[in-house]
Amino acid sequence: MRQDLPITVTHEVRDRCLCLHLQRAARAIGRRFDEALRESGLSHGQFSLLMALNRPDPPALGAVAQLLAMDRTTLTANLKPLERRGLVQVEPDTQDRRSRRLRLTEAGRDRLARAVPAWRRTHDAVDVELGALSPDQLRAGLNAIAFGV
Amino acid sequence: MRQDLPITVTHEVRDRCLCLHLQRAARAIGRRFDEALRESGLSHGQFSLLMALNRPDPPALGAVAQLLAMDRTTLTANLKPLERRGLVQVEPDTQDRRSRRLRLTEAGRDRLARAVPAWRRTHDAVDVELGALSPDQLRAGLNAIAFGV
DNA sequence: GACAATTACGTTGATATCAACCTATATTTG
DNA sequence: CAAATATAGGTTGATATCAACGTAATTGTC
Repeated sequence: MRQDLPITVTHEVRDRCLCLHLQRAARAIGRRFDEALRESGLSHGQFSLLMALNRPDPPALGAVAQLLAMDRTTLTANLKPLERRGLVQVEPDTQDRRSRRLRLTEAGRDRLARAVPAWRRTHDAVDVELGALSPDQLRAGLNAIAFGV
Repeated sequence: MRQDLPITVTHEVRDRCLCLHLQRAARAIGRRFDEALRESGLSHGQFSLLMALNRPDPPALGAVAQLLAMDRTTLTANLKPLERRGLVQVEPDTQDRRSRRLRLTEAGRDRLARAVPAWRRTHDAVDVELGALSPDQLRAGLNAIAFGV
């Protein structure tokens, strides 16, 4: 049987679908940060990933994937270019031989530190543009979606 | 000169970066809708794209890219699988020979209509989970980011 | 009407994303 | 301790994303 599709449903999706609105906003802000970070030679995703590795003890791959709400295999793929450029080093875990530790190299930390001013500048500008819309509330909603409540 | 990177900056990014929070939420909700729509043979992106084409007059490629806040070349790529499966038809514009019109085929409309219940079910569940966080406010913020105010 | 600027779109190359399927190692259970 | 189960991660294949560069058609200017 052929299905009907009222235009009202299309309008409902266009106006209300959180998935659509999220993907759209994610694309737009991603492009914006990519542009701002380009002078530092990092994409927005690489910036976030390297930043997640800036801690005393190198975290395991799975933990980082969870932190970024990202598929493990996506993270594996994302590490490739960063390893090749010497910004990240993947090391075996001596305690658990299944596990892999992700270490931010000195070159990685250096590159990351140099990117911070552009990140801050861009982030401040976005905050101003959002104005009364309260970035805090927005973040709360986004985290609820990313991690479930 | 070697750059320093205080852990406080890392915490600031982790807790406040809207770009990171958006990408993360977009990944999570995308996976969720992908799973719900799988029985319909559509991804969340394909669902949104086909829905954007459900209108009397087939829109031009550029207009759709703008509506989705997506690079034109990304849209071109996304159309390929849908064309191959006969869900979308790309037609030349008789008025402007540079332009291309994107037409939802009957098969496309049919497939889209059959996917709507899963979309609605999932969307309702997400709304409930967000609870007091007000999807309306959330959407307003997302649109501000996607389209600039 | 010629020519410059703009607009609409495509192709290529690099990276990002995930599901499905696989291996190796650790943990639990009997 | 042996077998079953769970965990950590990799590989492959398909799609998604965008910048850089290029082409063709339209519009604006003189």
